[in-house]
Amino acid sequence: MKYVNVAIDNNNDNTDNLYTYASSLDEIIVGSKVLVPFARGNKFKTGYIFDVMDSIDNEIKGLKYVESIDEEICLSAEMIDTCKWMRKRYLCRYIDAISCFTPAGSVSKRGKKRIPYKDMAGEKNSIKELTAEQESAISQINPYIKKQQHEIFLIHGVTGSGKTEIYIRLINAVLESGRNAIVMVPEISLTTQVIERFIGRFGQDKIAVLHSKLSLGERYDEWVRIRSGQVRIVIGARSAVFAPLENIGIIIMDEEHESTYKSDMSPKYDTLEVAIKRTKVFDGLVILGSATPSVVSTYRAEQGIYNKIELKERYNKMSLPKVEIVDMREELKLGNKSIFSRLLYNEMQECLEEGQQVILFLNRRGYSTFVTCRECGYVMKCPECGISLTYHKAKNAAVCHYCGKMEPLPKTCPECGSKYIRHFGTGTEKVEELTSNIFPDYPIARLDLDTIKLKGSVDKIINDFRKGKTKILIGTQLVAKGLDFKNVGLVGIISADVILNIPDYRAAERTFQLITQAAGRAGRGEKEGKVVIQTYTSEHYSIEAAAQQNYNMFYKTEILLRTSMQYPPFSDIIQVIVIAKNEQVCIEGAQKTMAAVKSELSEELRNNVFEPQPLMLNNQKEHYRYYILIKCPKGKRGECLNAVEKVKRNVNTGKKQQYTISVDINPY
DNA sequence: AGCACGCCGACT
DNA sequence: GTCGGCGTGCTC
Repeated sequence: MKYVNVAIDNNNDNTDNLYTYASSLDEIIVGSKVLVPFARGNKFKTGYIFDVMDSIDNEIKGLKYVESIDEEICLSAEMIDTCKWMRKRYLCRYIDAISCFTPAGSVSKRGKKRIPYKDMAGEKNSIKELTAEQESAISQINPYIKKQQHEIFLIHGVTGSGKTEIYIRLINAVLESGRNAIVMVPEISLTTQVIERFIGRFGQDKIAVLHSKLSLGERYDEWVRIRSGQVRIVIGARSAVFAPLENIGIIIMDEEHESTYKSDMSPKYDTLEVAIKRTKVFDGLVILGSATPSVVSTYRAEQGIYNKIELKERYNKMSLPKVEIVDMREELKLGNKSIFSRLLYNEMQECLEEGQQVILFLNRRGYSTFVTCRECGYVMKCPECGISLTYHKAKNAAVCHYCGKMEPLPKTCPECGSKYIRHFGTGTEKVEELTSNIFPDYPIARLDLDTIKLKGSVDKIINDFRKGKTKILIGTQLVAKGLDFKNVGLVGIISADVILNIPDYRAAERTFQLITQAAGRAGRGEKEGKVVIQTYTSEHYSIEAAAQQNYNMFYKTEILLRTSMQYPPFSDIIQVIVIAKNEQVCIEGAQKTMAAVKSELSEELRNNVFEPQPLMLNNQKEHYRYYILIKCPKGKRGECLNAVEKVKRNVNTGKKQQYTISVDINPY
């Protein structure tokens, strides 16, 4: 006879406990998926075994027996351990963490195996000669693969420095040592190239692909292939970090700075944290690669928590593109009120006449309007939080999305007295329209969230552009992400300020990253590329540094600001979200929640809890949502998490509340 | 959440 | 005397 602790698959906070059952089934182990009788009706519920014990300390009233064990699905002790850790770290339920590790689909009824990318031939590129830098990077990491010692490496390599080839060599070494690998990319739909390259090198049968665009059936079959040990390499988006792989020797996160590595659905996990947690158990490596590493990662590398490797040369000694900044304030003074500066217009004309292609880049968040002066570039900012204020039409005021401070709209610019002060925002559609008016002879395509919703359209838009069918590509973030086009002569950034002024402490970081990444799209062929950045704040350090492609210059300024404002990496930000069907209930709930959190915190931390703010997102489905931010300084994360956990538990499991609470640690 | 239990009013 | 409507509280 054995005793087991079971997490029940019940979609409710009230039953988020481990329940003890007895079992005489021999095969029962930690990770087993079981059927157990539950609650008064003894209806069978699915559950997962978290502990197996030979005896229990004190008697349990009404102890029941495990009914049966599922033969298809069984997790490992390491995965269960990670689930326990996730529940504490992200304040999610056991079962939410479990669902990250388990496939939603089921066995195919036709008995057919559903393998994605089955028909992909694999890019048979010849094995390239390594540069000295690549060679050195590999020889620095290889000893740890041999020693099987947990370490984290940050590879900071300029665009085109050949990071993928390094990944391939490292994986090869890991496979030879008998261990397995996970490779993650931020946006799977744009990286079929990467998959092709890996299939070409390692062969179809060793590789599995995991991401949310697969059908449930495909995902299930891939899961089983991985769990059964047939697969050695898993490639995918962030969900691949939960691949049911044993003996993980390496987890690679390409473009580690990308926001897609942070989950925005429950559980709101951070892929990097999960990767570190899992590799620690296996004494494996985490490799972070980026041309523009996140400020947090660079800081950790400086602190010696990560090992840093720099790649400064581009492959084939391609030169970095020539970057020019256009100050749109000057354009306005000269009477040019259009969205194209004279320089950008001329460069486009020249580039297109030479038969080359143009990418125009702008941020999709046209709706988030900040208040700026077109004459001097002044932007309204919160004096407390240092982030841009957002214009609210209903209140006719500028509001801080962090602390809630409201400022009336000035009639004239407080800096220069100009009356050209107004709120801002241009969409991709408008740019497309204007571009086709000016360049009617050149085919244009648009790549943004609206156009990629149609399945398969991303590949079509990209392929048309690659083949040269379209000459001008207008897009959002998507176009900046690692796409490799040979014939792009010019990248134009319509307004760098739109990114800079989104109300987030990472705005400057994102501006630097996006400009640098977008610039990296230019001049990947033989000819030197050109980049034109349009801005109303040309003197801003993130724009200046991006124009010079100087990461250190940006980082040094940014890290000082982060220290003085106590933003990450010097703190963690906890977002407590209150959800209700009725707005008044939501506001009151948020007020009560704030008071409850404050009362759980020590005196010194109470000032770090900010007033409730409305969360305006389109996925609200007739629900109102308000959030409260808590800035918890280094070393105080535990205290803050405990306070929030207690409040959340009281609300979500208490008697019929009109509202519920959800928590996001370091949200985007 | 989901379900049994039980308190209480309504109706044969 | 009994049926059922819904509020309450527990689930190993």
